[in-house]
Amino acid sequence: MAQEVEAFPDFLDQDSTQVARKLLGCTLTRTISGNMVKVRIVETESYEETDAASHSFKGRTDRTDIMFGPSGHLYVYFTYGMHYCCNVVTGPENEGSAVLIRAVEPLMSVEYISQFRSKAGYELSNGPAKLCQALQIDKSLNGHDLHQSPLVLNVGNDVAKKDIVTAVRIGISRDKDALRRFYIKGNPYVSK
DNA sequence: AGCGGGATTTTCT
DNA sequence: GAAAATCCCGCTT
Repeated sequence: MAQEVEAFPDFLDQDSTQVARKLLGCTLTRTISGNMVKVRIVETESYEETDAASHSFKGRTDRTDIMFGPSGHLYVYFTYGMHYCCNVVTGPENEGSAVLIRAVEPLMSVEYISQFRSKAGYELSNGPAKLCQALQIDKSLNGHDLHQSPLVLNVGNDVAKKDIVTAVRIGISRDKDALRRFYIKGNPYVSK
């Protein structure tokens, strides 16, 4: 059976900070062993080539190659010796920009994904490495096209401006003051 | 609920 | 050889 693919609007090719804001409220559909899981993006951060905190700041390397590729693909990196985190690649090709997905709110199959984490409730997916565990995202999905199964980005559900909080990013040492973190106000799944 | 420290390995200097 | 876009546990309030 053919996979239904919903086209992305052009906004993924815009400035990553703009995209980070717009990705709030969008959903991800993840298929794991035939089980469908759906989550809503509630927290993001933008990174780009001119940004000292970005992996792409030092140029294109084996690790950051996907960041410089076409938008709409997934950039997965491994960090702290044990965790995976994932980004939606943005901007035109050959530009190293992406949006880190920091937190998601499960919309269905909550029981199913809790088997992949030793936590429940908001601790299921309130952090970039936590949501990768919950959605079983690892290096094998690095470079994956988000138009296709087993991980599809569905665009829509604009969040009202008044419900979007702008803040500084978490866990970085350079460019600490840049306002590149966005989250949905009051959402319990936003990271701490 | 809020803290302080340890885990563990890829990546770049 | 050091740092890293983090998380978990155990201890204190």
